[in-house]
Amino acid sequence: MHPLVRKLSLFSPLNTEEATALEMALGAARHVPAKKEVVRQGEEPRVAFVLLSGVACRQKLLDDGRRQILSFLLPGDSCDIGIAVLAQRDHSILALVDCTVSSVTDEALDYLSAQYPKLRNALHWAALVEESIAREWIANVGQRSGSERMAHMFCEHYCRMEALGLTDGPSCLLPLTQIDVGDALGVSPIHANRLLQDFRRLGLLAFGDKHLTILNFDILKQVAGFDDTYLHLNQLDSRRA
Amino acid sequence: MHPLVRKLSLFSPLNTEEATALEMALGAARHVPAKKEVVRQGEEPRVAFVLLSGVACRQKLLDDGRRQILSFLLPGDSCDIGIAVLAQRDHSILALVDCTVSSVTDEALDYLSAQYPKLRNALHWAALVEESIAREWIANVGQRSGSERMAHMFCEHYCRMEALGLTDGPSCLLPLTQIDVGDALGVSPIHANRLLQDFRRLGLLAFGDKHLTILNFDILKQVAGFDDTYLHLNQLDSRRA
DNA sequence: CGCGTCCTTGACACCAGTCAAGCGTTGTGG
DNA sequence: CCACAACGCTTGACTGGTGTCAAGGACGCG
Repeated sequence: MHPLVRKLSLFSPLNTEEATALEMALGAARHVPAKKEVVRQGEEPRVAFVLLSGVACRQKLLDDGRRQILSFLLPGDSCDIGIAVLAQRDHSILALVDCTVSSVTDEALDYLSAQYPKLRNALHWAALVEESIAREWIANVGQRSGSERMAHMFCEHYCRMEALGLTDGPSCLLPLTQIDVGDALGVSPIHANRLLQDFRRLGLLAFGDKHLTILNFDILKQVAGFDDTYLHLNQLDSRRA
Repeated sequence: MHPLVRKLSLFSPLNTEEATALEMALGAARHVPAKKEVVRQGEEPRVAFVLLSGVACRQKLLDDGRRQILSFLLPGDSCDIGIAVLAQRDHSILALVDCTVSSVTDEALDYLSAQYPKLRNALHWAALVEESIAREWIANVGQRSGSERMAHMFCEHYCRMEALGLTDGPSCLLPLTQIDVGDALGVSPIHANRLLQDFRRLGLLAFGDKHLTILNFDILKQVAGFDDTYLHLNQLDSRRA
């Protein structure tokens, strides 16, 4: 299944017509090698795009070189829809591994929204979920201790990947260096390293070689105080469009 | 001028017709006393609303009672447009002083968007700015030290209030206790107190009695590493709808 | 082989959290 | 009118979670 169709089906399953229309609305796939920026902070934004494969992240660079990772983009995640109303990008998007992306014009999306109410709602849902995740990150970085934060990030990533069907048993792709982990959690890379070792020693997870393997999800969730409500994966049938 | 008109005019000045249509789309004003929640975490969302007067905040409560303030809502800020696609609220909205709010239905907004392209773009801009601010908060809490964070929050608040014409010289409303300040910055209230005293002693600002007074904006910005790009207040004429 | 990247470890310093106590103001009820 | 509680602010002493510095090891790659 097409990554975007799979993603939007999390909100509500799409029929063949909707899925086809969606795929046709996308521009040609473009390849972005690992560690390259898809778009750069400060640029004038042009088109939105959808991540088709790989994992990318939003990140912000401070003047003095500090870096904060703001979110992870997974296959099917769309990015910067309607951003053309802004004059300047306030953050970059970095491919963490080799990625393929496809551009989408706002016109194509407007057409889809007008033609297919379910797609409109699904795109809307995706945008709201992304905002919700951003808010959870604020709370995560602001309130939780280093180990809680790390556990929370891993829980979130695994849940998101699992919802997309991108897990392999207890494992999933998470192509971060320990420096990246530190920059995502707002801790130093040395501290990230020590936290990882603690988790490993406790037998909660394994992390390395670009993959996360969760060995004891229950305890990990408990450490994180993880509650997946904010991912809004269970819209319940009552609310499906 | 109506608060919402004033806010959206930051993107692009509205003509009389647009302003009138906008005001008519709003439901009756409702009063919310200070310290009361406008909407509560866990509730099923119904309608969106616009803050007409006062200051409110989004906040998230963790299971163990920790609290994180996620953002401040200023007059004209709209809230949760289109949230009806979600099954459950992931955060609360709290009135920090007495507020008045007005509800808006998604239908009314859809109509306005269809009828007035400029309003559509302006609403879209407002949503993107809010997301941008959320991302900046992640970077703020994740990367900056306590004093940098505090300085940054004050700079941001003053800039936003000033853009809305809600400042009184170097002063503006900021109705937070020191506990609130701590919860917004992710520091303990005791530490928030000490940071405030530092700033006071340095003659950078005064804070108390629900008001912030900035005495040396240049230095404060410098301490914060503040760059207002992310507020997207200067869309430049080239991009105005 | 030599270099770069990433991971690991130990020693030390410090920012910020916690605990505990005290003060001023406000509001309320006897 | 005063006693008292509630709240918010302030201060000091102590602790501890994290950051910093420094060094070294493992691995891949040109």
